[in-house]
Amino acid sequence: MKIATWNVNSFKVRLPHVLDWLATTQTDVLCVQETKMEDKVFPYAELQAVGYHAVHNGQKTYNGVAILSRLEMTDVHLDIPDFEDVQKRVIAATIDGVRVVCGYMPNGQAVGSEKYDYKLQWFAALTRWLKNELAQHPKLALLGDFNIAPEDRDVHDPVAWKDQILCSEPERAAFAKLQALGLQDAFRLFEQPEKIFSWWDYRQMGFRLNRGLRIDHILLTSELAERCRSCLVDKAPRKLERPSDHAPVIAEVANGA
DNA sequence: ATGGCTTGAGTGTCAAGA
Repeated sequence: MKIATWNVNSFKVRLPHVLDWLATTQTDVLCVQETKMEDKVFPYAELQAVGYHAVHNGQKTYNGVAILSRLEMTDVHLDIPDFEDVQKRVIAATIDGVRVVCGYMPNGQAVGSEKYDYKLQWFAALTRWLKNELAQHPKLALLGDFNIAPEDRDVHDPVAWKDQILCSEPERAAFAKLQALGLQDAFRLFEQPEKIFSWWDYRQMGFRLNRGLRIDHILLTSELAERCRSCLVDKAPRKLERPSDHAPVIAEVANGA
C-alpha cells in the first residue's frame, strides 16, 4: 500500500496536479491539506471517475483536509474530540485495517504569538486523542503538514531558523511527544540524502536554491514501521507550472497478510 | 527592510501562509 501526504495549497487550483500525480505514482491513499474549500464544492465526482473514494472536512478560504483512497473507507471521523476548534484540520478513516489520520497542523505564525499558543494547545489535544486511538488501532498512520522541522538537518539554514517558528524547542518537543506515543518518522527509517525538504518559499527562488524545510511527515506505529519499505519526498510536482509550495511525501507499506 | 510569492475573498487590497 502506497500512502502519501501533500499540502496542495488550494485543491481547486491543484486538482490537475493531484490527478496527474495519482496516475503516475499509483498512490493508494493520499492525505491532502489546505483544500481551502467547503464540502459542497469538493470534486468528489472527478475523483470517483479515476477510481478514488474521498472524504473531506473543509471550510471556506482556509484549512481543509481530505483523504483520497482507492479502497473503501470506514469509521470516518472529523476533528479532534473534546477540543473546541472552528478550523478544519483533522480527518481520519480506517482503510484496509489501517487507521489513517490526516492533519493540517497550525502554522503558529511567530514564537510567542496567540497563534503559537494555539499551535501548542492543538498539538497537546492531538496527542491526548491519539493516545486513545492507538489503544484501539495498533496499525495507525499519522500523515500531514506538521508545520514542524523536527531536527536541524531538516532545515536548510539551521542558524537563521534557530528558535524561529517551525523550529523552536517547544514545537520540537510537541513532535517528540507524538513520537513517544510509539509513532516513528517513516522518512528516518531509511538512509536519506542530505538536504531533503518538503516545503520551499515561493519567494526569492527558494526552490531553485533548495532553501527549504522538512515539515510534512508520515508517522507510523511499529506494526506499520516494520512493514515500511520506503519513504521519500517527490520533488517532481514542485517543478511544475503553478505548483503548491509543498511537495508530496510518500511511503510504501507492505500491508498484506 | 515585516519586504520578497501565492491564494481566496471580491473588484481594491488585505489576511494568511511558513
